[in-house]
Amino acid sequence: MNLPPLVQAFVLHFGEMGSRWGINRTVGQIYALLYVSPEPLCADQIVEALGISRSNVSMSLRELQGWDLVVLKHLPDDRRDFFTTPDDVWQILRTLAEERKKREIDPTLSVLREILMQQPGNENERFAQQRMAEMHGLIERLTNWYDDVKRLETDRLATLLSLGSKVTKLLETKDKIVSIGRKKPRSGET
Amino acid sequence: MNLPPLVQAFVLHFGEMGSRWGINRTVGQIYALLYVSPEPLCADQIVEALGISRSNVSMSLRELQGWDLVVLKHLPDDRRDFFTTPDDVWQILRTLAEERKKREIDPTLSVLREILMQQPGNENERFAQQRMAEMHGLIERLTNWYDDVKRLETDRLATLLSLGSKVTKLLETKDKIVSIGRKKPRSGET
DNA sequence: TAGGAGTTTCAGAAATTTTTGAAACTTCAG
DNA sequence: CTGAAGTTTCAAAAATTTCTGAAACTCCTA
Repeated sequence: MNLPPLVQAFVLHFGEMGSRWGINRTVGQIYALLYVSPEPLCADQIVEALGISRSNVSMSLRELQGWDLVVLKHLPDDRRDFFTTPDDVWQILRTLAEERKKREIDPTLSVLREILMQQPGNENERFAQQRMAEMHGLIERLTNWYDDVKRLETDRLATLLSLGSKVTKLLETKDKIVSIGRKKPRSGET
Repeated sequence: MNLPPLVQAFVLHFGEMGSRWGINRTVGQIYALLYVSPEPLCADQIVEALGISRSNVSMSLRELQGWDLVVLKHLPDDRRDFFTTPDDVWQILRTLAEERKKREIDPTLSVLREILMQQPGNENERFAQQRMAEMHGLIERLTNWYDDVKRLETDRLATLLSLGSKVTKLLETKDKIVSIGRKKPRSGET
């Protein structure tokens, strides 16, 4: 591996974390390298920089493309593929969230739905189904929230993030204002 | 494996998903089994139910305890350990989020901070650092949001989830009201 | 359409992770 | 103190994942 020390530290870290993130070391390293490279890189430059086999680079790039984490560029009069990551980190975040949901959540949601359709055969199965229903309910709430929020433009999303828990206070304020507008409703109403 | 079919489907699914979630198959299966069991189970019951070795169960339970995903129970006059999962799915969600943050985010955040302290040696390093700063900024925003929101009581959190993107609209409404209030300070409220 | 530069595929090698059984350890009743 | 019941540890076997080099393929140029 032949990289500026600062970049190397970053690349190695992404390699190590790879396994915890459900991608493999090489994929992590390649992603990190592309992320911090000022120019798009072609496969051979990656081979050179990371000191891994050509075929490994090829497969890993394919994997990254599958995740939509990598963008293909072409230079004029050069038929090699060059790769970068998208510039906008918010866009990267969205992609990552979408892909992880697809791989890590959706299959479970659909298995749960399937199992919940079945008739329980005995008391234990009935209990198990009850638990699965709770899990299903929670996951559905979370994914509904996500599906809603992901449509926001970036600056709105940023606003929502900075607000954080203050949102609930805001909500109370609004309720108060609205209720004043409605002319003194009796307290203790829903 | 000797389980009611409905439970077995659930357990097998968690086993398969395990690798995508960064835990291993056995750990996933044991967790799933405990999650849907009406009573706490001891190690041997798990061996029996899943058909895996005693030692594997022992190590996997230890792992689950490390994640705080499992609760230890004792029956009177029985020195075996019995295990369950917490009842409240929201609590499970919190634990999961906390642990994943600790393992998947925090190390990266601290590596980024460290690298960002260093002096770039050349133009490429400067660029790389710039990119890392963007990543760092985004992750910090997200974790600040998380740290804030995780303190909410469950029903508030649920409210916040149902609101979703409507929050930003709410915010506009409030701004409008406030600005009207400022332009016509007649009604003199804060 | 032959040659060659570049890319992808794939079977097996290498590395890593998971699982096991046997041995060591712990705890407590007798 | 002894032994039995239960639990944990650990080295090695089994399974899985990752990586490689060689061969196959693609596409362009001449």
